[in-house]
Amino acid sequence: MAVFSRNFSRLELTISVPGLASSSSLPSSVRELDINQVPSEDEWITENMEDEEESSNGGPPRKKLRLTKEQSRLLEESFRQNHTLNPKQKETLAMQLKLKPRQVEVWFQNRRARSKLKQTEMQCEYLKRWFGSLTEQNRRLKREVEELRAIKVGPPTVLSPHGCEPLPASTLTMCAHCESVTTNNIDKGPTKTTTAAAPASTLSAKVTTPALQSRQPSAAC
DNA sequence: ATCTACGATTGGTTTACATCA
DNA sequence: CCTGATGTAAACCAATCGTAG
Repeated sequence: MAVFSRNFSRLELTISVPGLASSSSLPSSVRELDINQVPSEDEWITENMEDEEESSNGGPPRKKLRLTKEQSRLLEESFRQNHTLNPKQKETLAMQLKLKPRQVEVWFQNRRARSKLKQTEMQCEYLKRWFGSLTEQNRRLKREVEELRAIKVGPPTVLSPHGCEPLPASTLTMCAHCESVTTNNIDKGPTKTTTAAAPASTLSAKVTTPALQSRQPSAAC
C-alpha cells in the first residue's frame, strides 16, 4: 500500500483534471467545502454516558458508548491538528478524555475513514459537474464547427496572418495543406493536432468567427 | 418500521524490531 | 561481524456489525 502519507495534518482534496493547471480552477463552491470543519453546535450528540466495562464475552448485547460534547470537541480539535496520533499523544488524550487508548484509536480510525468517504463523495460530485460542463462545451464546439462549415460556403471574415486588420473576403487564400488539415480536423473531430499548432509558414490567412476570436488570439498578432 | 450516525469488531496488510542460523 | 530469513507486535485500513436516536 503506502499510498498516503501518514503524517498529514489535513486531508487535502486535489483533483487533477485535464486542461486545468491546478485545483485552484475548481468552482469556488467546491473549493470552499472543507471536511475538516467542526460541525455546528446542534450537530453534536448530546447523550452523555461513561460506560467503562466491556461486555464482549458473549454476554448481553454491547452498550453503545456515546461521547459527550466535550469529548467530541477535544477529539475533533486534536484531529484538526493531527490526523494520526503517536502512542504518547494517544495515551495523553485518552487520560484527558477518561477513555481507553483503544477507544481514542478507534475514534481516529473512524474519523479518518469517514473524512475520506466525504472527500470521495465531494470528488464524485465535482466530477459529475465537470462532466456536465464538458458536455456543454462539446455541444458548443460542435455548433461552432457547423457555423464554420456554413462560413466556408458563405462569405467569410478574414484576418491577415501578419496583422489584425480584417482583409476583404476576396483575399482569403489557404494552401492545399491547410485546406486538407482543416477539412480533416472538422471531419474527425478533436485531435491532438490543432490548427494553432500548425506551422506558421503554412498559414496564409485565418478564417475567424466571433466565438473563435474571443478564445484563440491569432498567432500572427 | 426505517434510516442515519457512529462506536466497535474483524480480518488483512505493512512496518519496525528482535532473534537465529 | 555481517546478512538474510523468520516471527511478532503494533498500527493502519476497509468492510462490516450493531445500537441509539
